[in-house]
Amino acid sequence: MTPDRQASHFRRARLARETELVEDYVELIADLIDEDGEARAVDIAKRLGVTGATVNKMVARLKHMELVNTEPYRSVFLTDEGRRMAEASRARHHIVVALLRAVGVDEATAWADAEGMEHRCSPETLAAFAAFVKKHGG
Amino acid sequence: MTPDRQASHFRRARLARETELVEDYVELIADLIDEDGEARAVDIAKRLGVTGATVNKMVARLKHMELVNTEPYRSVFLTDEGRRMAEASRARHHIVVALLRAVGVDEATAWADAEGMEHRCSPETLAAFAAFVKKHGG
DNA sequence: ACCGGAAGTTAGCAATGGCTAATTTTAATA
DNA sequence: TATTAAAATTAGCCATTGCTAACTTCCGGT
Repeated sequence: MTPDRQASHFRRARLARETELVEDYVELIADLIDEDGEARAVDIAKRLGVTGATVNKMVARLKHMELVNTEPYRSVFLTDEGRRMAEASRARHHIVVALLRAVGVDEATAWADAEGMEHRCSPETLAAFAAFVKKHGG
Repeated sequence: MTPDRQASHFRRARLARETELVEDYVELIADLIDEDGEARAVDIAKRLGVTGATVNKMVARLKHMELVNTEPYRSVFLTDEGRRMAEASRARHHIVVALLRAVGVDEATAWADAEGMEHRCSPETLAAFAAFVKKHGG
């Protein structure tokens, strides 16, 4: 492997680390909206295991990225763009879980590990996962 | 999924993000030593796509963690502990590549994606991967 | 042996993403 | 309605991991 090619992998990994948190927040906000009708900062904080202050700062960033809408002291809602990202993230999550189940990983572990892996699979790998699951009864 | 259980997943993901870089450095240093007999900062920098200053700072941290030995203006070498980490990391890397190949991912994509995924697989998932690859001709 | 470029080091800055503590706003209940 | 507990906000701190710029050290070719 040439240094350049390897360097590009690591650059991609660094980018993935940066976008990963954003995707986690957006996906979680979508979950909360679907479950509760709204995503309150305190619930986001509970599920992510961080403080409310951290959530507040991150939500401000998501708003700046036009992924969410919020008013002071009010819940967080997704923009169309945010909803698209959440759904894409969710779809990836499900494919990874299905693949893990198909190769013999138990349910609980599959859900736990998919959380981290979903952000690191290229579209090519996800396509291969989907094809494999389809063929080998997912 | 309870908030607590989900929060623990995210906490684990945060920890993984922190140790990931360390493992990448250690594995890369092992590769360079095997290829060239030594790991020079400039080569580490080239392969990771970062500056020499960044490498220097990180190597100081690895030294503090007793994963590497280095003298000023000299190459970087692994301690026994560092060598163990490199080998564990490499083994995980290979299992993930083999699994990806086994479910139909092409060679180049498998290597690229395994780079990120290897840090997010639990021992259970890696064991399942190994078993699957063994059974279905890896 | 020297000298110039390559490599390593150091200092200082910025963005990210955690935290605590203090404050303000909301909303529920007495 | 008045009070109070819960939630949200803000300010300020710290560590991480990147960067550039300036400096020092090393080493290979003349």
